[in-house]
Amino acid sequence: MVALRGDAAELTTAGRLRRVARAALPGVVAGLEPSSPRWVWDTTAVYPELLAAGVRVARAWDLRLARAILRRAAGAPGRVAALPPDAWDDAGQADDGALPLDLGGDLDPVEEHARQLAEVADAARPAALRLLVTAESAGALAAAEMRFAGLPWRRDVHERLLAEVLGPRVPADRRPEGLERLLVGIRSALGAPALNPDSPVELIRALRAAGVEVESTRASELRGVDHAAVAPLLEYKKLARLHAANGWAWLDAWVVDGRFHPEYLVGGVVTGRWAARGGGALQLPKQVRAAVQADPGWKLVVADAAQLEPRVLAGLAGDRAMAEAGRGRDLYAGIVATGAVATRQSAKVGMLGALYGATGGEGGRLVPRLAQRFPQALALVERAAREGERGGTVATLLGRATPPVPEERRALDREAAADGADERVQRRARAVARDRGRFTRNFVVQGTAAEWALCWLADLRGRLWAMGDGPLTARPHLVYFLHDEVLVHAPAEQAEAVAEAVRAAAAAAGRLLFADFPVDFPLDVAVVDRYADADAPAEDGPQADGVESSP
DNA sequence: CCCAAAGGCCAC
DNA sequence: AAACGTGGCCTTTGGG
Repeated sequence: MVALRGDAAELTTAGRLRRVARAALPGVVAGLEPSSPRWVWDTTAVYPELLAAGVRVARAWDLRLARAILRRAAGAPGRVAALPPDAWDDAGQADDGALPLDLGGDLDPVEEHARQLAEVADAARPAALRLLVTAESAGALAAAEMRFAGLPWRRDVHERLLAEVLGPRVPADRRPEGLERLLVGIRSALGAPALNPDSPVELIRALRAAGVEVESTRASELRGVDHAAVAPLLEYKKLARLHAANGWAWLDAWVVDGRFHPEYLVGGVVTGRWAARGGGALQLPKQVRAAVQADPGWKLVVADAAQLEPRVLAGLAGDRAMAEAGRGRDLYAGIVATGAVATRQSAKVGMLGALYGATGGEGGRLVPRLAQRFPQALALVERAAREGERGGTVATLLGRATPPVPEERRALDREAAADGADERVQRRARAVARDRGRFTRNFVVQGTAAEWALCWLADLRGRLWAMGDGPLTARPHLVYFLHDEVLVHAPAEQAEAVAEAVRAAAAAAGRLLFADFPVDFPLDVAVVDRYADADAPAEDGPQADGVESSP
């Protein structure tokens, strides 16, 4: 147990409290680590300074993450849920690079830990909940380590890419040449000499004045319009986005010493997925991924789980037919092989439609065909949707539950159910219920997939550490994580062994969650110099076992 | 000046 | 192509 209080750090080991100077903490932790403790702390507050001092730990129990999970975990006795909010409920991340959050005087981490352990022990499924907390805590360690190590980023490559399409760098308040050129074409085609295409209001007005009847200025809608302004406008939008989101200003702000150091928010999404703050770390456009390059003599091992969510659904529902469709091959190809649908694209659109709750369009049309072939899997998401529509909560495999329905929704339901209720209110209540149903439908799958990914990451982290010697960044180490994808930076001679470790970790994650149920979690793995070279094999092409390796 | 909503687009 | 889940973050716009 470690808690920070100003310049001091408090350690409790075997029930005995020790106070040490904060600067001495890394040495003390390093001294205790060989006895394999599970460090009980707020990872975001304590771990960065340990990493900065060269100290890595193996295991943790994150008191804040555990609190958030236990507040609404399925099958928990509810003692944590009943607590009034306190500092353990805070977001836990320093806002602005200021000092890590210290503990107030009254907060007793020993007491909180005991309360959390008791809550887990008395839950309906203690082992599942314990796994959720420890896996997410390991994720927090990995997140801090990835931020510390950073994603290798070639500023020169990124700048060359920007110069090619935007022209030379200009001051922040001016448009680069590449945009100015397109702007001239857009304005003349629309007869709007002062138009600012960055303003949707101005743009839709100019389009309509030029006889283009559109509902919005979205690129997806404009693509269907035949007008001379459309081509330069679509190009402008693309480049303007690159310039605004990942242009020179982004490089200045986020790439330091050849590394991008994003701040991950573990469990930051309601489903348990991670979010990120600053730099748009989880939305790196494919366009700029050429700038992500391994150091000389090193490689990037890029691995992503193939069709993760449908496979997780197969495991959750115990749907042997769906598991079988994905065994040793592309799951969507396997669905086609059953005869349920004709093409891989249909299988994918139909599955995503089932996971998202599509009602119309191609997705909605295909869902019943899948339901016929995979009744158990489809019934599971349908049940989750009905539960949400009723105003109930649902939970993932390991017990992470949805938040309760907001009071506004309950009030709306009451109003709609009253005698002589306004028809508009009733319609609104039904729409809100359907929204909630789509949320709970997706939650069980997205959330359980996030649990699989946490187990994968946690297992892999241990394997990578064991593959080398010395400090974290001298060994194969994680540098990026994106829902169902990881990047490992590794010495070139170890890259193939890392690829094997990544696969072994995926198999281990599958066993942790689904025991001996025969569902596969194959990966697309690429050993590359540049992230951009790791694109998955052509989706409609032949695909043996989802394995790819580039020179 | 700060702040939030709207529209839009990036990722999975 | 679209509209069916989870997010972050950009610019514009309008309010205090």
